[in-house]
Amino acid sequence: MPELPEVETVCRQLSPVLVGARLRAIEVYDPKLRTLRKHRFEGRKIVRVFRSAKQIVFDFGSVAGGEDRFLITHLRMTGQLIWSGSKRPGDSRRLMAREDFPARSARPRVKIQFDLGEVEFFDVRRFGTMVIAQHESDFIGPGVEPLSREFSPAVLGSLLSQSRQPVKHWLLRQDCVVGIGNIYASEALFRAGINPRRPAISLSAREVRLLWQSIRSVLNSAIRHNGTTFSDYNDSRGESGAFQRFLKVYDREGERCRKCRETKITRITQQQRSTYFCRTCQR
DNA sequence: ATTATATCCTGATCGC
DNA sequence: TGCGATCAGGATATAA
Repeated sequence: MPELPEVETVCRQLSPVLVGARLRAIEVYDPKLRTLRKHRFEGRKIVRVFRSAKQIVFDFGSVAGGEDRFLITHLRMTGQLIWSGSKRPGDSRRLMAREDFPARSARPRVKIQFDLGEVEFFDVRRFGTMVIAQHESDFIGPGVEPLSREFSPAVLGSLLSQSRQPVKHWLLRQDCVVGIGNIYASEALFRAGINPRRPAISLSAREVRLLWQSIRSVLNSAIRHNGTTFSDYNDSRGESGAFQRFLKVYDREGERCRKCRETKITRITQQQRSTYFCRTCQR
């Protein structure tokens, strides 16, 4: 499940190989994404690759006449962007070959060909999106980026105070704070010692600060480990993240809490999604 | 206005 | 061995 750290990892890996790359063609195999066929990016170079919320944005730069500028993709549940080409993304590990990924659906939904290689968009469940846009407003919503300077304890407290929703569910809302998904919501609440069922509005100033700190530290830590691979996530080299080794509660139902070493982790369902927490450490 | 639910989609897993 | 039911969840549309 690509959340902010996984998307950030893909962007950081793709940026060095794609910036400056010249587009040859975009081949669209999934009819759901046929609007991509109208693109006018051929011959243009990518000037920047970056993350906005959980989206990956390829910036082809502005061009006279106000033509399309951005190609935006959201991986949703099972999407993967895999680079293959002469330059290696990310680090010096060997570049894996297509045959190394038996689990991936055989056919990409989209293939983006550049002068020096290509990016393939794999996505078995086809929830992911890939669209073309002219303006930043097409990928920037109202939600605040949790790793930005704009995100302060005061801002978080102000947003929380406007909702009575259970704080776990509130954290998944992309119109308040972006980038947090089901895994990091549970993890941040555990680190802050806050019960996921607590109404957002009920958090004290101290708890708001703890949650603010926890959100930032868990996201930053996950980025350092190239994200979490739970079932489908792979980075742009087709490799797993490593943060799953550091998860404290997610997918640990019935196992002992790593903090109190006593209570077994509880799984509950909130808004049709699993939430994991320690009923001793989170109040 | 706010909150809850249905929907999209397919592979993995489970119980019989 | 097979087969239907269930589960996984990001984000949005629709319902309550």
